[in-house]
Amino acid sequence: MKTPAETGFAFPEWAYKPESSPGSRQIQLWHFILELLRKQEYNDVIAWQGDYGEFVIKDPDEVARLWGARKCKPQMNYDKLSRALRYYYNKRILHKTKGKRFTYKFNFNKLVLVNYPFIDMGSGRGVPQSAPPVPTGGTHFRFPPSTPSDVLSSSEELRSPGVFSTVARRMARGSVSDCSDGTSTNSELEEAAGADERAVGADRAFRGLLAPRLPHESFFRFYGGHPNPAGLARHAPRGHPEPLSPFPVSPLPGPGGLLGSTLSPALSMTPTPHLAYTPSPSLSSPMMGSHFSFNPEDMKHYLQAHTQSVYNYHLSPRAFLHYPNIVVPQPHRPTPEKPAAHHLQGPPMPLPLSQQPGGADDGHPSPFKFKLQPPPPGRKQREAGSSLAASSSSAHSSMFTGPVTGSAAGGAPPKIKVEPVSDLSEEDVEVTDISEEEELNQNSEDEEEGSSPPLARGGRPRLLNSRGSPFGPPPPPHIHPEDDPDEDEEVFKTPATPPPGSLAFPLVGLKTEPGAAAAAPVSPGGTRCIPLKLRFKRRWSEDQRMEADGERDEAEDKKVRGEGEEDDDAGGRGVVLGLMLPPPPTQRRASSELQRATAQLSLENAGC
DNA sequence: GACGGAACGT
DNA sequence: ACGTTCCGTC
Repeated sequence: MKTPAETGFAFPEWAYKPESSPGSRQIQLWHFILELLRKQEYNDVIAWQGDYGEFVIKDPDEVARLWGARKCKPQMNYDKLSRALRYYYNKRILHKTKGKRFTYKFNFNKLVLVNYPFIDMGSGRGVPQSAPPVPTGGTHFRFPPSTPSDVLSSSEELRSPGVFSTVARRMARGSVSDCSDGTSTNSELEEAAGADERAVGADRAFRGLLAPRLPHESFFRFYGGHPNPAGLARHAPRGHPEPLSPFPVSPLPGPGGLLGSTLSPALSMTPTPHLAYTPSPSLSSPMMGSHFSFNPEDMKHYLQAHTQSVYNYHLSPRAFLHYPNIVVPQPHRPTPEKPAAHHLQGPPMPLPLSQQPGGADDGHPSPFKFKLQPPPPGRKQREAGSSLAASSSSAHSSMFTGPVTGSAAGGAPPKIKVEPVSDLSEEDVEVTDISEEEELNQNSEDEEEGSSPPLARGGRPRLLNSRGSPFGPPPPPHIHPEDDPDEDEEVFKTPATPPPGSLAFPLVGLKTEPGAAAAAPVSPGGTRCIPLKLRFKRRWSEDQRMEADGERDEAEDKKVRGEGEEDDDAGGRGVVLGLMLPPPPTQRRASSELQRATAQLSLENAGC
């Protein structure tokens, strides 16, 4: 049936909104889990294991304790924590690895990979035992090493770039407190503090790229250079986790306010793609803008890396950037040697699916259609219902309708999505085709997206894309404002709100022409680069869209669909990719640059 | 151990 | 929305 691609689905908005979003500002459990996973110190407590994204809680009580400490819930225990984890099943953030105790698996496809292709997830570094998690979708996803050493290793010496540092600061904003009486658990420190701002050209480029995507900066923070690598990590076995708080209090004085404002927008970034492109915060944000600069070379670098990743992980071709000026590297890049040295990120990753039969993971590729989220069941309704109230239907709708659209910063609220659940219908629709047309159309259209939403998309989703070859002539840049509405229900919602200050207009104005740099309105700093940026953005948009399409594989909730299949990941992706990407990836690793970039990112957040 | 409903809190 | 707390069921 439907290939995953057909429905365009992107990640749920919640994925992007971590603390920054208004709705949920606190650290979320899955973020927390990731955080622990990325730290070696907690290796004895929780660690990656098995397939990509799969982790095992070695010490449930301890994890619970840490979580409780973080949330200031001393009563926390594994039973409760696991309940929370189970809620993630429906959200598709996690899956339970059946048969293995305390073992769960992240659906990075949706969550992160797509958005953060550069990140490497394999915590492999510290985790010898198991294979590092392999990212399915996109690339190496490794969370940034918390320890400096990691950083170093991954990249020779990267330090945090100025640009991001800023971001980091913002993140720092965190909160702190309350329970920190010492209970605060983990703390690793991740201070971003010392970042020195040295940006290497390439790095910068990456960052720049990344930036736009970062859903919330907070999630991944830039890594500041730490002076002493040795110090931290390591010990902290569960016994006393607390010495440092992982989430630095807020070391950085930064311009919280400033950034803060931008924060919210961050969310939008990712989502944006689909529809109209709203200016991504990053771009818009002053800081970003100023630092952002794309050099063709950098871009190239990036592209290459990206390309590889794409191939390696079966991303959709669209994932490739279509930049006029840049030549996309072929999939098989002669890069046989990967930096073997880096254990860190270079985990051997099994390729997912398509090519690799080894799908170790659960592998249950069953395509199923699904809706994003099941309508929330009425809880009490039951009772109430007994008496009378019958119609509860309304409930679900609310979910999607979110305020999101409102983001319209400027003015026109793009409300794209109207129907919450309409997916269904869409599902029916098939998508297979790919028409380039859309792309073309989009070109012109995109531009306006900001101001005008793609409301009417022509109609259907044609998600898929591409003709198969990624390499081909670079298609004209396009974004689709249109992807399907459905696809992202959630996603759409998140249109970002442009940062109050600067960008508002860009939205509207965004028209970017390929080529016409001048046109770009954008921000302060790098005007000249803009065109590229825009292109990137566009690309991103598509990417995401694509990804989404591809990815929808995931399982949905049983509730919604039916049950049957559960899993996910691989299957979907594979399918999608399969369509488009034939080429055998020889190598999986992204170029070192990626790694570097990766290294720089890091998680962060403030805890309670 | 895992699952998921229900009520409740934020 | 995102858990937290309880709790019954498998």
